Amino acid sequence: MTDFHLDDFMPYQLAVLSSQISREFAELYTDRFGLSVPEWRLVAHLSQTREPVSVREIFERVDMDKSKVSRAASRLEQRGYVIKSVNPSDRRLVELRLSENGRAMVEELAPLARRYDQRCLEALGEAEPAFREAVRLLLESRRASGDT
Amino acid sequence: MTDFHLDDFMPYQLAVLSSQISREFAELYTDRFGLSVPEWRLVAHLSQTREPVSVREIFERVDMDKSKVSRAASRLEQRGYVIKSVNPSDRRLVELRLSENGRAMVEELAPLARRYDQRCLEALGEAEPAFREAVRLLLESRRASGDT
DNA sequence: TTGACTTCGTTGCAGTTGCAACGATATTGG
DNA sequence: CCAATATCGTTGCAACTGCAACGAAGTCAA
Repeated sequence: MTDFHLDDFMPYQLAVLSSQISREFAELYTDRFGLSVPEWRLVAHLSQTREPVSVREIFERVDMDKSKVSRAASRLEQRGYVIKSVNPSDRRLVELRLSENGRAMVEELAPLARRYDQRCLEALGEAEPAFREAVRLLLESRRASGDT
Repeated sequence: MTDFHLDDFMPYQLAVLSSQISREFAELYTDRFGLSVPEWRLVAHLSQTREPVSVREIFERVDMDKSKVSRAASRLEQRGYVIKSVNPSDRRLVELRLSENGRAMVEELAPLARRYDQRCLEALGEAEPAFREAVRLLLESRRASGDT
């Protein structure tokens, strides 16, 4: 027995926590719209702007391999939630954006997401804002150093 | 554009954060010992006690499917890090525990893990203990309600 | 302009995953 | 004791994943 304590080891704790949460939340959008996790992530990301977004921009921010993004985008296009087009000024780039259907789906999902989010952190009580801030900080710090 | 803000949505933020961290940390043990992520998780769990642990106990706590645990255990047994045996008093149960080699591996990994853990939360400054506590709380709250 | 080099997204492939089904074992009720 | 039911871990399978290789498109320097 070393003095290594799993309960204090954040990479492990975070992995367990986030995969539990993610799977739990996933029920909401798989039941209703048949989205996979990567598909939901892509949609969620696209919902943040009306500007078209390239595959590259997404996998850089979202920690998905570019092939994952690419395949998610194709499936979503097939089902009519996403529109893919070629960027005219740089034809290597693919522009992704939500279709009307896609936006409607997000409209419907958004309140569920917000509610789940709240219920999820309920246990924290007044520590909740501090926790949110901490997560934000960690992500930011690792953007700064990480991808150089 | 709905008023859904991804930056405030914890399931998403946690997923990104934890997968980045997990992948980053994974380099340490894949480089040195050729462990996959589930294998490391199993080893880490087993390192917490000298008592043998059943497959069931592990996948309940660690958010891995039982087949994942089972396969990780087999590979680790082949490589001599884990010992599998049948529980004599209930022959359905498989007892898992670390071999000597397995313990030696953990001895070597533990300091790296601790150091990484620290460096990881460094950005939080004095907010770090509060963050750790919050994560602990969340996991606990969800054990209480979740698996009934 | 041309040729070397870079960047972008897709695809082939081998390995991994989750789920359901299974055999083996244990428990329960009559 | 036996039959019905439940639990445990493994395995088959189809889907998914990450990586590397690729073609297409752009950039840069000579």
